[in-house]
Amino acid sequence: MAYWLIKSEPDAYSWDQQVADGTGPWTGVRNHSAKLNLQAMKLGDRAFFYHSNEGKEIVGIAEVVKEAYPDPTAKEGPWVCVDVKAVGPMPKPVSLAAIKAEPRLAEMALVKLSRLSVQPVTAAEWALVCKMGGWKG
DNA sequence: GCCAACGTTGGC
DNA sequence: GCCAACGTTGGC
Repeated sequence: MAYWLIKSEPDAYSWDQQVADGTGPWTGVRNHSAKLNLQAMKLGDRAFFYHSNEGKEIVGIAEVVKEAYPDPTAKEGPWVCVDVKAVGPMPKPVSLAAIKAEPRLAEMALVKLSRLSVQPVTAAEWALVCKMGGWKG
């Protein structure tokens, strides 16, 4: 299984919205690096749900329930989306500040490539962030 | 094919 | 609101 981090501005699509929807398409990616990551996602992969701009913290965990397919919100171009399901909220949301304060997370894409909206997360990073967030999974 | 200008994202 | 980082565009 692989791990990811997906970013959304709460104004556009919040974790609460994802929870209310249960399963929903993750659309609107218009960046080639992010697109490649979407295409690499497999059924059952898990992803941190990160709120950018407002909150700036990992607020929940989602699971890939449908692999990459053409993004219906894209009028043109090779863009894709996946479907994700809300698995559960982080008991203690992990903030960007907390991640930056943790030396073992200094290499996270979230820190190094702050503008990339779909990022890979290593198994070690995943385990550590889960521990910091109090996630029992 | 290079590079300057511009737009967008996102942290502060 | 500002600015740094990055992607895209367009002139040459």
